[in-house]
Amino acid sequence: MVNKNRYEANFKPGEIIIKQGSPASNAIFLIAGLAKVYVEGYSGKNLILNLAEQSSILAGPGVHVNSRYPYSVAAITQVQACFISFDIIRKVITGNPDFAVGFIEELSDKAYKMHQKVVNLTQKKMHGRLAEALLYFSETLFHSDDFEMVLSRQELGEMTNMAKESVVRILGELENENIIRATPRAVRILDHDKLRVISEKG
Amino acid sequence: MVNKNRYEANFKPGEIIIKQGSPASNAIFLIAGLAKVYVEGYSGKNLILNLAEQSSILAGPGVHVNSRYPYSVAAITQVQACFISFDIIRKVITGNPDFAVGFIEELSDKAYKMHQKVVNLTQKKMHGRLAEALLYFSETLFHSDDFEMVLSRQELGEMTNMAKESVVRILGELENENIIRATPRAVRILDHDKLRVISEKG
DNA sequence: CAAAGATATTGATAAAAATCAATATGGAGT
DNA sequence: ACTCCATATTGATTTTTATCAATATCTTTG
Repeated sequence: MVNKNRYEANFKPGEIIIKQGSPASNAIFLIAGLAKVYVEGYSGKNLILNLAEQSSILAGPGVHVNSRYPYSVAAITQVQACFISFDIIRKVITGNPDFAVGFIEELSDKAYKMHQKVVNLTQKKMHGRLAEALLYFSETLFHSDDFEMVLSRQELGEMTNMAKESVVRILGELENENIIRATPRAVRILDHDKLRVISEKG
Repeated sequence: MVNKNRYEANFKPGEIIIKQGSPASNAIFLIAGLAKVYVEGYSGKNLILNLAEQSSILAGPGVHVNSRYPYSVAAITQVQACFISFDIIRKVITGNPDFAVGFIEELSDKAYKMHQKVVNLTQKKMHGRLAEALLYFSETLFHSDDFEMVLSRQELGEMTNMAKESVVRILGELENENIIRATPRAVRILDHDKLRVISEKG
């Protein structure tokens, strides 16, 4: 049933996959590529909620609340995505208890992460937030201390809730202390432990 | 089935209903009273995520992720609560598709609100955040422009992510501008519209 | 390859908010 | 009413962070 009612699309870097506020009729499954999920806040200021990699499902909050997407999603790399109507998903939930439980767990997991995010964003200072973002790239996304920086400084700021200039400055400080090495398109973590301490001490 | 496996308890103001980090085995349904849901962050700094009134269900994020409560809950007024084991809830979800869909909608709704909260906390300045909190009390909780202030200044700060002194100062400013009238235990909103503008303009 | 446009960096300054320290106020209990 | 303790308030100061302006460095494209 799902297979009969899905359709695929490809997106180039920068292209918008979901536009916040548009009618929400489909869940989106990322088959390949990397996308940013962000909220368009006040006066054009964005907040990147998370990065979605392949095999992520975007069926986020609000979908059942009213019929508008509560966030935007844009491709960072080339993205291949699959659209599945919410009507279908609702039918599968009703007909398949295991899927329902799985779906609930997925939602709970998302909510838990969002939780963490609120605390991090509100209780840590800039150094801690940026350190944490770097650890996220290293540990969760690329599984390496040496990775491509897929976000611009501006976007890095939108992810950690700070001005792009502050991102630059703090990256510079981390570099001076020999904790990382950074160029606009790449980062290498030299002292993972110290970075973790900074991320935790806030 | 639910009725056979639930048990009730009463809590006095200030008592802890759920302690963050303790094993999560029960969902909690608030029968009566008001409670604060908060995260214990770094160095003893709390963040109040929301206030739960009667007929709220607390089955929050993380419950299915690992078996620890991701937040604490404490009674603000006298609280009557009902505990329902997650095993039971899981069984009801599996056996009752409509309940599953309802439960998912409940989770989605919570997630959506959390979403809003992140944006508000990160993108608004103190005036906007405090104005919003006051509107929440007025519009959502008490349905009146004249209400009892159930939180201390400290807690009001934990809700809006600001120092208690800043709460005091901004309440003072709002009072000077004849937008509200505030005492430690009561608030009266004089100019609802102006307060809304402040909350929106940030 | 050069020009144009975007992105990044740097420094100076201003704004926002926290912290610290002192004082005041309000209740609970005697 | 008086004392004690918690909460609230106020003012001064410091810390944190954003903003603005100028310059440098990429990247892309004609």
